Amino acid sequence: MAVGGGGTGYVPEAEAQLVDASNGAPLFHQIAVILRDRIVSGELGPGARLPSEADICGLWSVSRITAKRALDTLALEGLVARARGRGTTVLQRTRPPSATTRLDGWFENASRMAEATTIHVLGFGYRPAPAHVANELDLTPGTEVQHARRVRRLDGRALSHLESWVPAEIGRGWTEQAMRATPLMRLLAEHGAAPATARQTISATTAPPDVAAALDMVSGAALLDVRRRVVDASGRAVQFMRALYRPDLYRFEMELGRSEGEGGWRTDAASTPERQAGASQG
Amino acid sequence: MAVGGGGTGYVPEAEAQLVDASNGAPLFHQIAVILRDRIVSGELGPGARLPSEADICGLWSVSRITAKRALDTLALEGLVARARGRGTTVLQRTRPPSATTRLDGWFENASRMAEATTIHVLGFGYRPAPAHVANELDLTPGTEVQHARRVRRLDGRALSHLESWVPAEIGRGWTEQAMRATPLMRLLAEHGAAPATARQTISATTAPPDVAAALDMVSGAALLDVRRRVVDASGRAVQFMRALYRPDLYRFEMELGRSEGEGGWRTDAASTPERQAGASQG
DNA sequence: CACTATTTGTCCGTATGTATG
DNA sequence: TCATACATACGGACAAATAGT
Repeated sequence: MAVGGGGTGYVPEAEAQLVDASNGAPLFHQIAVILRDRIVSGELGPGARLPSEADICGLWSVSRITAKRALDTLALEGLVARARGRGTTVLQRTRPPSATTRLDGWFENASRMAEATTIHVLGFGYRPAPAHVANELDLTPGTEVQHARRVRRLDGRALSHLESWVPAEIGRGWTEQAMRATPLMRLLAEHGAAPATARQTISATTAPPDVAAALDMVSGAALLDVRRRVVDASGRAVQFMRALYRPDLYRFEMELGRSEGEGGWRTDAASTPERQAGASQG
Repeated sequence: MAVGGGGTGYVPEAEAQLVDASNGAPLFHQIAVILRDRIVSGELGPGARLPSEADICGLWSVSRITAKRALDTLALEGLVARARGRGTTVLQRTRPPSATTRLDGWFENASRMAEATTIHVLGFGYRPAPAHVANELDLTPGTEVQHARRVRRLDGRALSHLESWVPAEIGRGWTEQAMRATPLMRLLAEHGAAPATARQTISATTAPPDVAAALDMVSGAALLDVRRRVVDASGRAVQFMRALYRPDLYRFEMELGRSEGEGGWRTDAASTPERQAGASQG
């Protein structure tokens, strides 16, 4: 029995994607992951039909209850619509990945982003710098730093979770209200620490429960993990931040040409031991 | 009893990270996510001690078996070491994120990467182009394309899962052996489709089981999700590929300066409907 | 050296939720 | 709906290794 056709059809190598009961994760969840990936990858576009419950039973040798739960999970997330007789179809992305960032023109991006989004401050205070933060900011561990946790929203939808550390000598005296209304880059500039350059790494991670809650996601979902170390014109580290982005609402986009620079791909080796815990861990 | 101190100390807002039994995900898994994030974020560096099983019991009100399973999970992943009487400690990253990529100098990166890694071909063949691929390659859906699934390995460890589509008129006649030994960019060049530029988007996704198996990860883990549309000098699309990277072994790294270009941040709106499923989905 | 507290390893029995048939 | 199987989670108990007094 083949894949229940219809719509765009084409379900490649369905059987190659195995689900394993002894895997720890519930079966319905594993199947939901597979189908979700086909949707976000674009393989199943808006309007496309997902395999029916009966198809799923046959494809992965599971009971219909399990198949139904997998599809219901996707429906709860708003990815698909289910209807008797019509099957399960991929919904129009009401708002496709709402925000993309080009990696050139950092300053312009930051300020444009600040204009279009709102900030909610989750936490804000002064505390001794943990080791890895002190390392990034060239401070001795325990030095006081300003720590803030914020959420950026684009027309009501949580876009990113931002955790920022600023040396207390710079961040001293900022109010929570200022942190809500004024872009951090401007606050830094107004306190004699105008950002000049930054070193940024992009990775991925799973959402811990507190971040997941702040971003309206389930715990364990995949997030873009961006770390940025900002220095001013004199080379002093003025901010370290970790931003976690919802991948369905935010992504990076870039044009690749020929050479330009000659920085490039490299394996580990090198990298000084002091920096090990921090930026060069990546 | 407070947080089991020791080592680097500083466990911020431990109690603020709640675990919820009715969340769907198992408790031990939720706790493992929290602790794993503290390790990969650098908060707990090599040698640092994790909270003991008893600590975890108190912090999140779970039984010792649950606490133990959370810690055992991290030990299985090779992140921590456990020993009676000594507790659970973060391991030295024997090989820190083995590979990082600067985003300038695409060609140099690609060839350098090809030198240092090996390729394993998982699947290879010709088939009608699914809609989203045809869209990216400016073909009509159903046109024959060459499709390949490969895994890139760096000294034995799976680094990335690569899925590539090339129009059949270009990719016709390539052998599986050539795809293993010769960089794709060179193969393209040798068939009159020398890559000139590419448009790339970086996002994150969860690992479907087949990809997870190929990369030696558990299904559902977070992956870097990179899509690239390559065009030759005449503007013809010559390849579309989706690369999924292990975030612990690979990440992007870049320097951010002032302006340079004026491409930048934007919200949705715009974007032609035809391109909706693909790169300009954002 | 013993003594103790800490911490993990292993075992038991039981209750609940998930998934199959 | 029911019986069965398994994973999850709880509570408790004891043994073994480590570190400090």
